[in-house]
Amino acid sequence: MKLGEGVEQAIHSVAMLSGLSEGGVLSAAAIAEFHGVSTSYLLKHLQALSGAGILDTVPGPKGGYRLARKPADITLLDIVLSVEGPAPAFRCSEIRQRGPNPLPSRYFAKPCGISAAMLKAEQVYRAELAKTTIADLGRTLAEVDDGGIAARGCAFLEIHERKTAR
Amino acid sequence: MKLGEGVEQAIHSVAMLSGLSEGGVLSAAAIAEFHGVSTSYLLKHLQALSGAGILDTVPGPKGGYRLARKPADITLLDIVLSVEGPAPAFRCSEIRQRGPNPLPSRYFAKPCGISAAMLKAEQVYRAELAKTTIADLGRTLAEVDDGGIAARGCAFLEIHERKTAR
DNA sequence: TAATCATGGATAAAAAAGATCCATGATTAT
DNA sequence: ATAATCATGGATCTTTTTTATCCATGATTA
Repeated sequence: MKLGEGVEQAIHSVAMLSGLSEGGVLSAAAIAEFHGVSTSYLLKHLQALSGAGILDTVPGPKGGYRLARKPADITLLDIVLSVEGPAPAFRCSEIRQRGPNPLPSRYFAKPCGISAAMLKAEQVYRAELAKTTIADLGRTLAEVDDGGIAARGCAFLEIHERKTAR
Repeated sequence: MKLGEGVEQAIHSVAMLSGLSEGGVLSAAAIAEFHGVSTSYLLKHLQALSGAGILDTVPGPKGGYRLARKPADITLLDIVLSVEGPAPAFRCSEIRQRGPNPLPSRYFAKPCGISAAMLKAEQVYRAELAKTTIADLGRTLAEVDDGGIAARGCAFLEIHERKTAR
């Protein structure tokens, strides 16, 4: 079982954007630079996030990304699904029907019990992810690191804007 | 997010073995043939299962695999962990500490809040998997397909034994 | 009108998964 | 005792997925 690295980048990006002041945006390059990851690759995830309606894009100079809705309305599940795709981790390949000794087809009216159990667990997993919003994270991080990633994002934004202003 | 195919093969193999009569065993080749998968590859998973104490091996002619403990004492989690390994799906790469603009190290006394939330969800996932035992599956399958994989496994065992007896 | 940015496709390199093969050692039926 | 059978483990190879990069295009605004 494995989750792509893109998920971590995406969540951190959204968390960072959640700290922007009203009307502020952050370019893909700036986010990538801050996180120390490839811009071109992060772009792919940012685009997935905007495609899923989590982020808005602002074109033109001074353009960039910003949250499409309030931090309290964005869950970890939203982000994970938009980056990883909606496919479940467990895919039943109906192993029972293959091979030289398959069970008769009348046995497959109902789905495989193993698959059902695995999918149920995944459902619980997703439900748990849906409980945590970006707003919750901001709160948690604030407790932990005295201002949190969000605030730091703002500071970086200022640096970035000062840089581009000259 | 993705689970290897080995997980499905492993669970089906264990479910099949759970239907053996007292003292019965099934060779790796027989299990692989029944499921229509590569013997050499399935072997790797069967070995992982025996290494984890889920299966016992019986060497020699008429040897093979059998359950090391009662079906009610084997959970889906046991199987998934032994095949996929214990590593969590979400691995925090401490993205905050990398890049040209890292947060000061004093911010990292406590673990990343994002990581904590992701890991919590995974914990819930595993807890759900731990709720289902092979015995439960046998019951479910019995309802669904009139005898279940286990019974079918027995039938196949008889065929296999007849084949090897001549 | 020129600079800046997102977008999307194509592509390439790296890592992981899936699958196979072979040599070895242990066990048991004959 | 001997031969057959089986698990074991290591080495290897192929395929797929992931990660990362690049470039051409179109939209937007200073």
